[in-house]
Amino acid sequence: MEFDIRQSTGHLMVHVMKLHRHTFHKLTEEYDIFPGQPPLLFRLHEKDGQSQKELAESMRVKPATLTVMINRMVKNGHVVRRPDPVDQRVSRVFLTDRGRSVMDSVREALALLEEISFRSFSAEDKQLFHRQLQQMAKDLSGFDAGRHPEGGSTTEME
Amino acid sequence: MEFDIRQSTGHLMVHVMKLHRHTFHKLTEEYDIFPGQPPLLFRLHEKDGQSQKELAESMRVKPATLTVMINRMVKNGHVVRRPDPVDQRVSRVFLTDRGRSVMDSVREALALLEEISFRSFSAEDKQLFHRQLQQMAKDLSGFDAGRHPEGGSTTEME
DNA sequence: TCCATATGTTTAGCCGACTAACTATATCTC
DNA sequence: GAGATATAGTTAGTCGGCTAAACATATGGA
Repeated sequence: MEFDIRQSTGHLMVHVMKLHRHTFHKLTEEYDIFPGQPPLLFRLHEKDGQSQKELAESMRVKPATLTVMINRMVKNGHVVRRPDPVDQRVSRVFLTDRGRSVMDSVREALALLEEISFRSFSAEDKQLFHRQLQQMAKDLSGFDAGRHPEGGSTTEME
Repeated sequence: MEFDIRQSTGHLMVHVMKLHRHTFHKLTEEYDIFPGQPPLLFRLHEKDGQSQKELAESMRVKPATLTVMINRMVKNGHVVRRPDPVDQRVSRVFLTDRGRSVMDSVREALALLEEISFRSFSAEDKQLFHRQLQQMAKDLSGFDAGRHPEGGSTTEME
């Protein structure tokens, strides 16, 4: 019996995440915020003025991705870039007033999205689901690490 | 107590799907196949010569997305486009020999990906997980439908 | 001091998804 | 039959992610 992609859970996950992203976009487009951006906003809210490298690492995104994203968010007035005074290579990112003011609405939108996604889950089921995802992340990055034996342990998974 | 995006399950899901996509890409790049393309390949394998509109619907993707994807797959020699003989508006898509020959490897890669993703799940847990995702898809599209009361029922979820 | 190397960011180009606007062909209706 | 409308596909432009290569600035060592 062959593996049927169309009935695989992986395929279903892709579909669900498309819906998830789409719903979030609908909930936040009025603030000129797009689905990849909240993680940046919230990290800056926690600690303003981080370097792009710090942000990229913490967001698990490549620096090149951040460069482009930040350009857009500067254009939309959510953040500003200021060069580090002592090391001219690094540029530090700061929330603007607009960025700060938009945060609450975005947080609410995310809370709503979470509520919708898990509204049919019991508390225990959601916890289990969360732990299962953590395990899946571990298994997926473990496999990847196995094929690139160089690098570090990659077992620490926040 | 504020909603903490960084600990939300939605956030974790996004991360897991990034790993999932990345792992799949690594497993198939040698065949010039990219993560969005297997659904097209498998649908054509099931029924060759479908129109782009049929494919777009079944893949739950917009026709514009397919146009571009098919262009690439034509370039890579996986499929060909042939105009429908009776309706000159529609173009039908067919697997090439290469497309057909690549399928088995891609199916194996997907089976492996599924194995890796769920290797820590018991059979029951995986079933539960699958059902929970279906429910989540229903809840997410239900919410979306609620904001666009026109459209159809959108409750049929294959 | 000067060159080599290391580090932080940017640029260019690719894939996947979307929307909006446009083209081309069919079909329907008067 | 001619014009209006509907349908299929394409094009252009956007966002998010990536890699590879370029650029800029620091820092090290000889």
